[in-house]
Amino acid sequence: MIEALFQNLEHRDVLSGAERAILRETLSKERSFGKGDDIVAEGARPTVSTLLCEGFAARYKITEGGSRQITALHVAGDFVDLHAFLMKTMDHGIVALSPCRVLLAEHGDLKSLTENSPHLTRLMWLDTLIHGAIHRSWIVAMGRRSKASHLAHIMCELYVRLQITGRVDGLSFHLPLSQAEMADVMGLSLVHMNRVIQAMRRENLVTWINQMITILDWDRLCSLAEFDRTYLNLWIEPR
Amino acid sequence: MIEALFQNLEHRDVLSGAERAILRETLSKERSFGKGDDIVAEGARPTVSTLLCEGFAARYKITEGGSRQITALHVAGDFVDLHAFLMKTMDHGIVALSPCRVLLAEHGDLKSLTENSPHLTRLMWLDTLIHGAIHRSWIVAMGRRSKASHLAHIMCELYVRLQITGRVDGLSFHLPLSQAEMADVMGLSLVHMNRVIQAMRRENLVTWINQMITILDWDRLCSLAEFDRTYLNLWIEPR
DNA sequence: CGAAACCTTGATGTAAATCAAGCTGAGTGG
DNA sequence: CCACTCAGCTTGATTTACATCAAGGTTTCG
Repeated sequence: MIEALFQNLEHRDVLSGAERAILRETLSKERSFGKGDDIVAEGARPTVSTLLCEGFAARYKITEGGSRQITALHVAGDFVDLHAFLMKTMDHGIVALSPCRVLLAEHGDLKSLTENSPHLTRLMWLDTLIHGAIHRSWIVAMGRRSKASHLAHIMCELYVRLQITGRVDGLSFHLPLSQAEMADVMGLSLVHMNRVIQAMRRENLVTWINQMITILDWDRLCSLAEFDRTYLNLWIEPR
Repeated sequence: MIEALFQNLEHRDVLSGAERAILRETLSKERSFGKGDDIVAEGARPTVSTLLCEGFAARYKITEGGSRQITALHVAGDFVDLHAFLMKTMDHGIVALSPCRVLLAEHGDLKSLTENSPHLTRLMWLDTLIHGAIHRSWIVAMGRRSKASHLAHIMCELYVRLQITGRVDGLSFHLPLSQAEMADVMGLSLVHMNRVIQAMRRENLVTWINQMITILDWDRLCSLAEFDRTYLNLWIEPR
């Protein structure tokens, strides 16, 4: 269960055995969610933070008009609400996009961690910073890229993030999002989302069948997306 | 100079005199930038982090097509590149939108701070989390709001953020952005940006003359923006 | 078999980009 | 003082991108 977190952190810095033990102890409570369940509701004041160990989840916000914007996608190894440890109140909801298994950390234990393990604290902080960088890459894609480029960027990003925890098979990976959910990621109507996907298929860039995405031409996909993985901080360095 | 930071932090939690002293010591080096100067360049590996004390700055990314997307606006009291302390490499640039005065913190000193002052560490972490929350509010605005609503949301946000450090005068505040720069914030063409602004003027929601914005009807502006300040975490609470 | 979820397609209207031109005020040099 | 430039703002015309409306298709599943 917790190995996905270790893989995530160990792509950025070295973890000692003692640190791994602390994380294991902090994240000992287990839970499961079904597809469509709210893992955390908007407005909640959670007393635990949630590590996603298996499955896909999304942060989202519903506007008064009833439309939904997904602001982040989460994969195994991600904390979905670590920010709530310090922000206290959820300004958005988090939904399971597939069956999810999670581990929970009491905020009290996280506070102790910040008192006793500065290095782990920095790595947890880094985790939230990387998600901030992902937010920025989404803003650039939404504001200044074509919709095809935006979709290509999302696919490149997900591929690389899933690769960290070994959840890709060659150039294929499982993505349990409907086109309607992807439209909520990109801020598009369902109809237009479908047309963007079909254009990418026509270009022989990817196939997307039965929740399985296969990248047919990684170089052309990256070039369409202007994808540069620097923002994901995938190198080991003392932090 | 550093008072803006204190005001920022003290809107979220209590600071002790000792903590204020540590911050004063950590942030002792001073610098200035002229309008248009890069405060930090994309690709740089800074060894200091920058606290903005006076002026406006923006994070931005240039696409291959040459267009620019601004991913964040910074005001007095904000760290513009605190994330670089742990992310190490800048995946975007930071530009001064007006003359700026800043204070610098060595990353070595920030590391000591994480070793010796867990509470201050949490508050600095919180600062980056709040900017993450702002990123998410921008994503929602870009994806699912009308352009008028998006602009209204930016104005509400800036007003509230500037109010924290006393940089508003009634319902007016100074905003040294050209319409072209605001277009780079919202991901619009200059021509369309201009038309959105004029529509808001026609509705008697705001005036915007000589870099001075005056909100004429706060309630209607908030309602157009669906503005809810929760995400800015403006309440005092032990963190 | 019928229902439900998801995907696809076509037609039409609206939002926004792009192209092109002109305006205004501040600063600059002759 | 006037001619000139330049940055920033404004307006109109045209094209393109996208939303919306409407309908039908496919697959899965009880």
